[in-house]
Amino acid sequence: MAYWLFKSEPFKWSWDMQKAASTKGQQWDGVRNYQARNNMRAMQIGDRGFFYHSNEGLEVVGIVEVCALAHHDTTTDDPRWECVDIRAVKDVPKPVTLEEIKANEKLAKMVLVNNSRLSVQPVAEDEWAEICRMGGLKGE
DNA sequence: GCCAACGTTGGC
DNA sequence: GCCAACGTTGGC
Repeated sequence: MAYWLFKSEPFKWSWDMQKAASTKGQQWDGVRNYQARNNMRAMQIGDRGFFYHSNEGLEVVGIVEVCALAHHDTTTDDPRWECVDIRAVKDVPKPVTLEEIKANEKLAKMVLVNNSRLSVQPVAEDEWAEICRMGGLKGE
């Protein structure tokens, strides 16, 4: 299984909105960036991701799961853009802030730190484990 | 609200 | 195919 990080501005699409959405999942639409799209194409059903609030909050607030493979993004007619469906799995009990991530040497290579503009990012397995630990989640 | 970093566009 | 101009993102 692979791990990812999904970024969203909370005033556009927040963690609360994600949780309130159907448990069948919701398409992660609106991505208009090739790198982010390619990451979504690489996703498999059951892959896990962090849900990160950008601009406001600046913290990892939840865990999501990929529940549909990449398909056309219905919010555009342009066939280039695709997205996966994700559903909320659980809260991160103690949200992990960008500040904490930057302060942690183990996380120095994270895409979030080095390419903060990429909205859908891969997360390494050890990074995943470390952030889960920091967030008060065990055995994820 | 500012600005640096990055991606995309379009003229040549 | 290069590169300048422009738009957007996101941390501060």
